[in-house]
Amino acid sequence: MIRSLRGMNDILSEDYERFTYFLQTASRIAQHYGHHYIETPLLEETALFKRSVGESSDIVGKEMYQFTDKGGNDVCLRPEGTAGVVRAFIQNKLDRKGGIHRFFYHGPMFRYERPQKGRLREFHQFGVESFGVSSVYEDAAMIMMVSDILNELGIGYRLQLNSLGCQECMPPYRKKLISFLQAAEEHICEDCIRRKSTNPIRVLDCKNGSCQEKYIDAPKLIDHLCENCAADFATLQKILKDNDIEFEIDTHLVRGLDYYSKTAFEFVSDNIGSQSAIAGGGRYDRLVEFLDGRATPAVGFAIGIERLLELIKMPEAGLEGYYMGAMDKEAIPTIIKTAQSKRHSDRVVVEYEPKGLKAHLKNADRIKARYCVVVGENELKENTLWVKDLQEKKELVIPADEFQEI
RNA sequence: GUGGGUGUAGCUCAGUUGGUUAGAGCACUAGUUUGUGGCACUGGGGGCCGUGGGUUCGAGACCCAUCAUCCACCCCA
Repeated sequence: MIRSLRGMNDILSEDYERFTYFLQTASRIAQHYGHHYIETPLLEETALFKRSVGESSDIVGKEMYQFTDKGGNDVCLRPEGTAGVVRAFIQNKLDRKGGIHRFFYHGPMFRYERPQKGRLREFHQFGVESFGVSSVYEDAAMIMMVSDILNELGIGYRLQLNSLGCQECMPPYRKKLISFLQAAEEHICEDCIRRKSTNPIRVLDCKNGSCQEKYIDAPKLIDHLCENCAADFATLQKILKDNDIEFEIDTHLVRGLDYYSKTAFEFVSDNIGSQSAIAGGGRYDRLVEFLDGRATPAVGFAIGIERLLELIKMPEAGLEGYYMGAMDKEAIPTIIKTAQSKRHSDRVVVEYEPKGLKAHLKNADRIKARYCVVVGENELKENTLWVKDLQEKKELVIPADEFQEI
């Protein structure tokens, strides 16, 4: 038997219902915030991700589905959505056009990781990006949008917030932290020593208890923000409070992608296993420049759809449409024809084998049909249809040519 | 990449210290009932016991390998 590749799942039946319900809800809300749909290719030049996500990240370092295509191009399946949208933004010269451009997207992402609960090799994200707005109000709008989406779906969460500083305050802080780590080098774990050169801020996040003890006195980024970053961070907190969004400051929150600056946030759930991040995002004011566009402030987020799936509270599904069946072989052509025209307006499922009334009613229940329509000996003779409303538990016999009207 | 758990029917799982023809519940199907659903009862179909090798008179069970899957670390959505 041929199976799907490790970490790549089919989405069907009940999961698919949830999946599309999520997309409908999230898309509608993003549109209410003024965003427009954008679709970018699944396959992009590898350099795009190296330059945006960053060579020091795990994603680029070891998780990309990278290969050489038949034309000799170094390409890979997208591991995240932002890079492609930024590329499209620049390629379509929207950076030169100026103004504000707001997008949302959804689709599969690919990372070559060891699968576990809430972590797949092919997974789906819903993402939102905003270009041309430097105001921290836009950062707040992103967070409120995620909050709206999760609330609408009945999903509980905790919001974690941090500021990563900008090109003015981050580099000096980084230096300070590195020298602190150098001094403590003998007392920290191997992972932290590695992180010191790749992504030093990550060490603050180390799970190792003895490392954590050492880091109590480590310099904190939040104390080293420049005037502008500190003011924006304070404003952001005020906006969220004014709008009844609860949050916690997490000074250890470091997004794993290199392009973030200033606002960083993560929505987490305590009910889905160790992969608890359900949405994450932040500001990336420098990324458009890094990818050869004209400097444009930007902010965005992404939601991991699979991680949400089991948390979504679905609206109760009612009975819908028609089930049609015959009790005699001779009546089959009649129901086929009746069903065919009814399908222009409703869902109709037809049983092709003649069966007893009881079996038909059972089938109708199974597919959650509102009406069960059966043609038997009597109906065939009198050119009528027997119709039972499974919800109201009422039945009636009507002339076949009046069926379209009910 | 590292560590641990699990692979028996469509699904959830039993299967004793190795011993005849591998079981249950749910689901499916037919009947009880030749025109009244969700219930009940009775019958029926379904299994290379993940795969390959080994030990043994004998392996679903023990050993080795391999594959798959799940969970955790790392990291992220």
